[in-house]
Amino acid sequence: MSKSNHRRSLTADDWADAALDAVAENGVEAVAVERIARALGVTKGSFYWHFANRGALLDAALKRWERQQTEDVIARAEREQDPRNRIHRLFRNADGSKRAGQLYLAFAASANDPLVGPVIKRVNNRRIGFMMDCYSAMGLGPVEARQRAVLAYSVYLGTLQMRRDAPETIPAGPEFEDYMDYISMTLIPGFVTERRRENDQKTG
Amino acid sequence: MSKSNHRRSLTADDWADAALDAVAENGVEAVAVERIARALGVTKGSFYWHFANRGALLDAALKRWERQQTEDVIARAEREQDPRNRIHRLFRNADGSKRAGQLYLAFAASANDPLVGPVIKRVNNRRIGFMMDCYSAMGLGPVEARQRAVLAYSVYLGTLQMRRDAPETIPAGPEFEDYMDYISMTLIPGFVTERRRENDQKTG
DNA sequence: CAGTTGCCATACGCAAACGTATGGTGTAGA
DNA sequence: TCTACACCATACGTTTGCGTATGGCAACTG
Repeated sequence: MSKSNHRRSLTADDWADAALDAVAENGVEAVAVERIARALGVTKGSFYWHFANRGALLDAALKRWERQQTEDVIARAEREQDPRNRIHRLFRNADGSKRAGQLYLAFAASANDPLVGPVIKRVNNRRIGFMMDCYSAMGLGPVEARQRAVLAYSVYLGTLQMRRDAPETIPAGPEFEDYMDYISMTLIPGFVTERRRENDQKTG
Repeated sequence: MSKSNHRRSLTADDWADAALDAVAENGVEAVAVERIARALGVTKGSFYWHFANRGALLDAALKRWERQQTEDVIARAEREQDPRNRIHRLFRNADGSKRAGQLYLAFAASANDPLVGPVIKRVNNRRIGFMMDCYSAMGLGPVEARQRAVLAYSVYLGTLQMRRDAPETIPAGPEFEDYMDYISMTLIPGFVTERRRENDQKTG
């Protein structure tokens, strides 16, 4: 009701965002020209003015997604100093942003696609590298840091899948906090939960 | 070259198996009638004699897959007595059978499909239940057993993804054994590797 | 040997999706 | 105001996959 009668012209980024929505909800196959055009309230005529073909749209969406992922990793690193809490927040975030998880899983499922494959490869390497740096910052050697990073990232990916395919199996409510703490205590050497820290201050 | 000239008639199970092959290699969308017909060396005429439509084929493939999964879990349980080694073998198996992993990931990616969703839900519940039983058999209470089972299964799923999307990041060669032992030692309370057990016998 | 049945090929109609060609409209600038 | 261009609609041809209808053939059966 705001910008009223004749809505603004679309941009290529508008199309890319709409494509990402389609991927998150129905997978890479859902990146169909006429379909997204309908979702945007226009026709193919608009699309083929902004893009050469379907591949170009998918490519733009992938570029956009990869950039957001990279910025997200960097933002996460800058916001939190303690490497332990960095990883902890990563796990908690696996629960938070549903769309981000859907996007990764959908793209990963189409890793066969020559456009998609290299991108998720880079995203994976970047995220594992991020976690390796965290473990290295805790004083671990390169070999053990890598082992722990791979394991931690596997937990992250597995949690994404569980939240999508069997959300009722993941502890909910108050048990959820326990579960998150349990994960961090298992995967992060020397991790102490905030609740436990508070208790220690009172008793110690 | 064996059964020579005119090959046997196809059965519905032949079609279901071929459909599973297609799913493992190119996802659920690859379950296309004419495509699988070509792979089997026949035409659609054959298909619509054995099945009513595409959904019936997908349904048959899903039933077949679910049955194999169930039998696999049972077989695994019967073969190994120690609950700790049961879980350990599960992790090692995530590396072994490539086709099984591809199948799960492909089906899970299409969990939107009303035919697929319920099946992978059941499969997940059964496998998590299996792991819960393992942890319970170690003497853990129900709450902690469930937490550990969910975490362990998340590792399992995550490992499947990594093997498909970023296989080079998973430790290979001799480091692989170290990594598997590290996983088990992290996720299984009181787990002792076979190598360590041998050493203890020598030194103790 | 004639008829039935199991299994498959061929031919057709239909819908969805891609891409092209071309026409239309609003808006900015000369 | 007139023109040019950005942006979009419409119409068309093509491919691909689903489903149906029907014909063919080999093997069994009486």
